[in-house]
Amino acid sequence: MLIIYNTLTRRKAKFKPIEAGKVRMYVCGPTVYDSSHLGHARSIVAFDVIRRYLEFKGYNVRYIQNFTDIDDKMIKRAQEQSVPTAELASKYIKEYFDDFDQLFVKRATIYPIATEHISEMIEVIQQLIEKGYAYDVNGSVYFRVAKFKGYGKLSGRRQKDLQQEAETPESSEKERPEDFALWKAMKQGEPFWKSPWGKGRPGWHIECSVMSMKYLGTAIDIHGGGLDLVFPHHTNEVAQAEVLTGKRFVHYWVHNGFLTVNKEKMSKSLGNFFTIREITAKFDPEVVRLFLVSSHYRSPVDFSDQHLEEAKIRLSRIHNSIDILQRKLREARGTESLAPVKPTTADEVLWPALEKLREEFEGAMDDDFNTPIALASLNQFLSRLNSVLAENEVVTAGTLMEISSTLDAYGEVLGLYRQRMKAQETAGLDSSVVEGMIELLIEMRESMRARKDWATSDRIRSRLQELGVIIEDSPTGPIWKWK
RNA sequence: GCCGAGGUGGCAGAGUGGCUAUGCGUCAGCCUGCAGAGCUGAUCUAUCAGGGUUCAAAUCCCUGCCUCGGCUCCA
Repeated sequence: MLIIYNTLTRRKAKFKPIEAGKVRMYVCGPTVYDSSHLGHARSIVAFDVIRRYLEFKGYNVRYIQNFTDIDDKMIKRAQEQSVPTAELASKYIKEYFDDFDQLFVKRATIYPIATEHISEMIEVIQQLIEKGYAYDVNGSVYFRVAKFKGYGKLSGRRQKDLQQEAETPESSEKERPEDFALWKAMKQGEPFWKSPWGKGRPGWHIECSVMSMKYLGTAIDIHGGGLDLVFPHHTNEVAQAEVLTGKRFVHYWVHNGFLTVNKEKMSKSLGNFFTIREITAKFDPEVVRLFLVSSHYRSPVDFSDQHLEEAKIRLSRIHNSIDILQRKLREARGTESLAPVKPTTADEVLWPALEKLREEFEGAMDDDFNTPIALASLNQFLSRLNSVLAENEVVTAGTLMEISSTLDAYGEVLGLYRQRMKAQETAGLDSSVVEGMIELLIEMRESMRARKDWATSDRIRSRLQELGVIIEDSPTGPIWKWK
């Protein structure tokens, strides 16, 4: 049974989709005025894992993630660079896909773009005006916050506090200071769209309400985003959507915790601002991903080179275990006949261990996607597996295959080590000339070693390593693998 | 001021009433020509401080101290 923490109720609750077997999920994507940074990675990877686990559970997930391509930041940056906002947007959308493909993030079902939905937004704004929840002034349209009761239910804010907070002198055209813009009248030199209220552009909050309703319907199961979006963005989304439909907009509000860098908030002024591409130039994307799933998605997470170095070591341990497993599996397949084989004592140790892994891994993920515990259970299992395999006991191919396919499924959920497994599965199956030659060299090295010609055998090993082939001497003879 | 999160071993990071989290680091040992990988064990009865509830608290309650985030730019 899957349990999810809901920001709205501030507690965990059993997950029940609107429609059996299906999940409608919407995640707030970035404003595409600059390269994606580590904070985006934190959020996007968190929701990617959630999506993958839902799919693992057998749900058909419709996953929508938007791109905001029109707002103050877009306009400012475009003006600085003297390019149209659309050009800026397409450049960074392309970058976005490059970055997140690297991080093994699965593509969303649809990536709607704000400026491609202007007419729908205008329609929704008009309906809000008709219902009396919005009003136009000087070509702009504002939402009447005071009229929507329950406005602050998501963020825990009260109307009274909001009014005090929102005292900004220049917004005097609004009826009340807490009202927010649905449509902004054009200023000199800004991009614009025609509307019943004159030339202008949509406000930020309306885009997500409109696009999620267009692609997912009036009620959605999961709406995600960073903790910083709770107020005002998501608060305003709820107001817009629920006034419009009269129905509950989002069933589970899910927010990821923030990322700090060396214990400080990541910001350009502090000089600790990192883009994804800066980090993946230094560390393997898979290392970054392991680092991110090592803490719970709602916890704050602190980024530093030291933490990534640790993740790198942990990842290589996982890879090594997988290499050992896959090699044993290839061996077992090679030696076993097609006839049924009796389980060995090692099998009898591994089956309950695998069962325990399944219970713990899936139990952890069922409990609000607790990836650190899921990883802990994986570590425990791999230790057990290594220790059994290190004793060189006979394990049947059936057991090893079962382990392999379970690990494969969990790797798919976390977005880790799948490529490694695939590479290992095919290794040694099609023996090319190159592989034959490597084996020949290893054979020759073995005869050197038998003659205690350490100089020559070490030279073969180190030269092959330079060429990307790693030789490891094990109790059962040398093994080799590509670097 | 208002809203929220949190303070756990050298470090990272779970646990939310009783039961070894896990990992990294360090140290010792096994294996080994060396290296690598792996294994075994130790560090490891750690939980901000002070009170309270309870047979039992890292976990619940109170008080205090401290850290971090949000408050119409933000994942």
